[in-house]
Amino acid sequence: MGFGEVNIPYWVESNHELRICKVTGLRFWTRDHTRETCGDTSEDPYTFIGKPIIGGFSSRGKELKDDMREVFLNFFDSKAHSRVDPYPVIARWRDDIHLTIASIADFQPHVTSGTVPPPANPLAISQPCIRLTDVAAVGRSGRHLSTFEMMAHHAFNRPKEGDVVYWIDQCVRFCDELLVETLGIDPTSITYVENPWSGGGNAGPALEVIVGGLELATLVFMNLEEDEEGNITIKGQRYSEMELQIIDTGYGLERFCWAASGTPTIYEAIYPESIDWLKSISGFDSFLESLALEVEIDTLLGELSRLAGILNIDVGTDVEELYGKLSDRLSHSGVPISLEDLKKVTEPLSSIYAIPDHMHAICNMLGDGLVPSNSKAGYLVRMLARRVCRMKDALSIPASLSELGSHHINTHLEMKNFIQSEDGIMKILDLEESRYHEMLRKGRAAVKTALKELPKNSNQVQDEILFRLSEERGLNPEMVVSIAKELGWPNLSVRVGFTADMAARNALMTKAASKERNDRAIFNTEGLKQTELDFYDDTGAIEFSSEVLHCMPITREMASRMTFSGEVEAVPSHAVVTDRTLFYPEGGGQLGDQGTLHQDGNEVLVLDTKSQDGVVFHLTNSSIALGPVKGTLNADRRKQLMDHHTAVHIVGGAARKILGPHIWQAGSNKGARYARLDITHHSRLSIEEIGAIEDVANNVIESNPSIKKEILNRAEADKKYGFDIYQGGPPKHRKIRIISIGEFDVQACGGTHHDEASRIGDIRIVKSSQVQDGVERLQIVAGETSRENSRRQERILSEASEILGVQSEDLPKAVSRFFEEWKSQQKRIDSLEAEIARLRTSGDGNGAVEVDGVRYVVMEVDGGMKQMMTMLSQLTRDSGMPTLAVLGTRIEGGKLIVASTENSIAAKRHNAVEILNAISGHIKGGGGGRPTMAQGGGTYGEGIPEALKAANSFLGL
RNA sequence: GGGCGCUUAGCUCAGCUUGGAAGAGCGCUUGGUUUGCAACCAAGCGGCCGGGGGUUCAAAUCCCCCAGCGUCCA
Repeated sequence: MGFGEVNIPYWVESNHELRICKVTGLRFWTRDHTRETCGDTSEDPYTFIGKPIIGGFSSRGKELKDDMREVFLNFFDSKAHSRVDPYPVIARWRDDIHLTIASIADFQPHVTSGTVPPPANPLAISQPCIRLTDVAAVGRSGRHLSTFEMMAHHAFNRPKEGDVVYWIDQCVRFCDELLVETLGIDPTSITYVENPWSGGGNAGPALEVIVGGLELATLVFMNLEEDEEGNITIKGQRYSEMELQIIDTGYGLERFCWAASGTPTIYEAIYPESIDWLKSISGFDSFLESLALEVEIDTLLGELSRLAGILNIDVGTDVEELYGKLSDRLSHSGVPISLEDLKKVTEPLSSIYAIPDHMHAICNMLGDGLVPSNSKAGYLVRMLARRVCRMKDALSIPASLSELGSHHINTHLEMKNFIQSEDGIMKILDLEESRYHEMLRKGRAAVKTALKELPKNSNQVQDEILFRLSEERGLNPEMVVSIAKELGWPNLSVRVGFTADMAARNALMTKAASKERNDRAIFNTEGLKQTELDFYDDTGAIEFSSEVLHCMPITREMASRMTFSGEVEAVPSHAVVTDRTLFYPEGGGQLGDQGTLHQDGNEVLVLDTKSQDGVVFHLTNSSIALGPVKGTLNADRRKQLMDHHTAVHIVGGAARKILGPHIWQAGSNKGARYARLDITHHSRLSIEEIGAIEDVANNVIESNPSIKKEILNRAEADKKYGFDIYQGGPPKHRKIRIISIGEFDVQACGGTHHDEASRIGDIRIVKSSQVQDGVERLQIVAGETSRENSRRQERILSEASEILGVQSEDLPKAVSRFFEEWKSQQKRIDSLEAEIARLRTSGDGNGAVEVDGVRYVVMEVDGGMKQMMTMLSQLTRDSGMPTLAVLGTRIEGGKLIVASTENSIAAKRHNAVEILNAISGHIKGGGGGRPTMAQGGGTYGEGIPEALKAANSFLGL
């Protein structure tokens, strides 16, 4: 039997027959013994438009989704599956993806790798998912969604241990029973297509479940993993059977709803109220009437949806090209419509369809507490928000982004599933919309500048200009063209194929960037025993006895791959591994401990501590012998690190209390001098907000809650505390250490913490800065560093006020007075110098000589460059008196200027650059400029008289 | 995480490619003209060209670092 072939008893029992698809060549199972195609090919049009293949559902929209979801989950309730609540759409428990893209993503990698047991087995779930790879097709294809719910039943089997819940045969029986018995689908219309799945290091057989031309579900049987020694070979890659074999299914809730309603597009099945509303406020229906089309709009849409489903719409797809194809196909199918009219109808319509979909994704993401940003997941929600803004502007929809959001939440969502408040979501949407408009406003100026050189009658722009405007200003080519039309380039259009080229260019850049990464291990830990970590038991202990097991030199190459914080004073020479240790290795943002290791007669400094694969490496300044050793921590430093670490937890909790539930830790760093906490927030923090956070934090310390540390396994921890505990990043171990500061804050954390909050003393937030859009960095000092910080501030103030001779309260006033005075005196000096220049250059005292109608002025002046310039303009700006001036000053190594009156005989007769070059040698310098104005300087100011003499003789005076 | 861009007058922005006298529009002040809703004419005021270093005789302009802001991709 070949890989991916599914031969199960159920096929025979239920009268399924194996056939080969004449289009795709794939194997498929069907009860229809005349069927020739597998169901999902260009020859399989949708059969359910206008005549639903799932009966008994009269509702639409949210109600239909709720009903359909309940039918699915009820069915699996009855089949002994446990219902599991959906996970957030932001995949915070993973560091490889930002968004939850499938139900199985909830269990990756911890459950699927076998380290953590599943929350239930078997289980059923309906998981909201977001996928943005096909976002360009949403609204156009009739079936693409950026956000959907994946209904699923999962089972986790360990066949080698005799622990099997169910496998392929039972899985297919469940699926078939659900479709035929529960949903009443005609059994002969169902096909099960064998299309084995492989990717991400795993593989297994899979069945696509297709009804009426629509893929309703996929059943994946993941049982193989990549293994060089494996005995199964697929496409040249060797695989072996996995310990844990997983039933991974996916049933598209929205597709079931579509099949049950038979609407022309999937959007009308799930967002009917929004579509009606948008059509009405954008005036779409009256616009449609004004077109006076010959075809029925629903017929057109059904046909369009049928065709669009077959055409492949990708990210880089060119809209123009697509329209051409569509128009052709439509006339073949007996729906004649001009390309022009087709565009006029589908362009606004595709936006009306896409807006509710995008709003659904946006609200779900924001509801999960995501903050829009210019990177990571925050960028994805911003991108969607901007797409909506663009579409709604194009449609002239008279509603704000937040109004769209409010309508969507009321119609399609339930706030109870959200962390973020409705007010919070509205505020963020308003902010995003104003940022979008700001971008557009700035974009206008950018377009104007970029197109300055382009003739007004051009119809094309250079690709490079469009690339740059898109990347630097966020203006996509269509926006550039529409702005350009307003600014006076009426014929401009985007080159056909440009969009595809841009996508290809981005793909290339991404590929190049992804090649760079390689996080190789630094130490060779093979054969090394994991170190006993004693620092958790008694956080006050500072001395310990142990045994040196290894001492290895740190090569230059190893050192270059390690990163040391600024608190590590020298590059360590040796790495020492002991049996057990009190030294905390750098991790979770907390820097490594420092201290000493001593044996009789020998003491070495521990400059830093790091760990790898559970082995702790004390990085020392010299070698140490194997055998017994005593270690002593730098206790002050450790106390400070603990102050800072506990303080960071408290400040994080305080920020969430003051600013809202979207506050999430985006990173942190705890050193001995200060700590940093990066939090997600949509706006810059005001002084008042920082003060309020600081107050809450200090009140917590004052109330002195005890700090509880407990070890839970992953499933327990998830269940008891939810995902909010993973502030420090996705958990990597089976066991989770939980730090609870009273009732105030709970986090998973491996750092060292006080047992009582009051040990910290006090907390000050000394600085806030923006790390990236949507992420604020708080610089925190606690305990001793807090006091030190105050002392330093006071010292700076007193030094500054001493210099000015004022009280420190009066500093701002005094400084601004001094600054104002300095400015006005600068002005006064400038005008006095100008006056001097006027005096020197007027009258006869300037040694001017007139030859053949040209006045020659060659003289040395006392001022600087600026003053010379002023004199020069006095001398050469008067076109009634053609002048050639050569001025020199001895300051700054000597400066020379040669200039003539523009457009005069003086300019015709002499070249300023030539004269300058002839004389600048006398001050050991050079220079240059234009024929009427040259300046230069040198390093020998005393040569100025010689240089001017040379000028006189050069000019023959 | 990887790029790219911007920061110049109170505001909105040119100038930077190729170094050589700091610019425009709006606003403001004054004067003139005018009984009209973003009026007109003239003159004037207003600049550490984000900060720090470097290259150069000379830097808003070229190079490096820092800060603030924006934007694209994953």
